[in-house]
Amino acid sequence: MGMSLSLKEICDTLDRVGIRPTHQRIEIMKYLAEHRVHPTAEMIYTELKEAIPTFSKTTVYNTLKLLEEKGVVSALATDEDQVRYEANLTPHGHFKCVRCSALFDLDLPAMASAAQEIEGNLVLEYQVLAKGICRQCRDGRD
Amino acid sequence: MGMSLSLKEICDTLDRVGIRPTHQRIEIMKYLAEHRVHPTAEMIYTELKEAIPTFSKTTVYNTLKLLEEKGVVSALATDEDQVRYEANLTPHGHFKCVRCSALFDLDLPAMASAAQEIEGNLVLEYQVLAKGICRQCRDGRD
DNA sequence: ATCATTGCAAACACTTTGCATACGC
DNA sequence: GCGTATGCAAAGTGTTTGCAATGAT
Repeated sequence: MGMSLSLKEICDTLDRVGIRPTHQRIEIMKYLAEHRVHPTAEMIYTELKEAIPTFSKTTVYNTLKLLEEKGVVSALATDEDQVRYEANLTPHGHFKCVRCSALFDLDLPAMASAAQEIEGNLVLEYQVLAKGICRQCRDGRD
Repeated sequence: MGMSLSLKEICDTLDRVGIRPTHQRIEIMKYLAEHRVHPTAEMIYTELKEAIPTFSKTTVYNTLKLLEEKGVVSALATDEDQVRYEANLTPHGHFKCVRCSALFDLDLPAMASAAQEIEGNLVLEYQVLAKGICRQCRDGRD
């Protein structure tokens, strides 16, 4: 599930933005690269806690915040109460299934070339969230 | 600022969805109609507290939740920690200024006719959030 | 030895809930 | 009077912060 990133690629990415590639940070990056479901901090914590027994939620929050500040991951606000994170930084949209709650990426080719200016305002970034019924739910196996 | 809605229109709206038009509820609706800055619960509370001394935050939250369930207002998730609300239910996008934090509506005519289906998923609703520098901030008076 | 990272515990901020009072039909 | 709305206080939840222990160079 998801495209995996080599350890070297992850370390390079962290090095590039001046973040020391510690064990915890690498594991969080790896998790984000491999699990493209836009996990919450909680999900990351629960999953990695098994592999790293001393792992703490504080570290998850600290690290995600740091990675976001450095522009290596991006935070995604949804209508849920928890923030979701992703390491996919190519321009894309999101689809949220209102039935099964799945949240996945959408190619939005139109968006990449979307207006840089709209009504006189300078656009730096677009966030597109489509909500509806995903293919799986639609195809009956409710 | 904002288009105002007559008391009658507000009562009609509430009646239509089966919500009893109490004083507090009417004031909240009126505030949303008149202040199209997508206020938070806190903002609504602070403003109306002056006019209604016994006004409570619980009522704000209860009412907004009720209004949202009935489809009379919509909640808008942003990257801030507070939820923002609006009574403008016509399809539109949002612009968030990263400099002055203003959040305002955008006409997105393209969006109204946007795909009803994308990659096999049934789209019920689009949320578009453009982030950047708004016209005012751009025009120098930082 | 020094500086950064980790992680526990406590604090925080926003929102929800339990329940008693007050209101409207 | 009876059912709903209100609002206080307390609880809940996601996240941040203070700080001591640990780890890396």
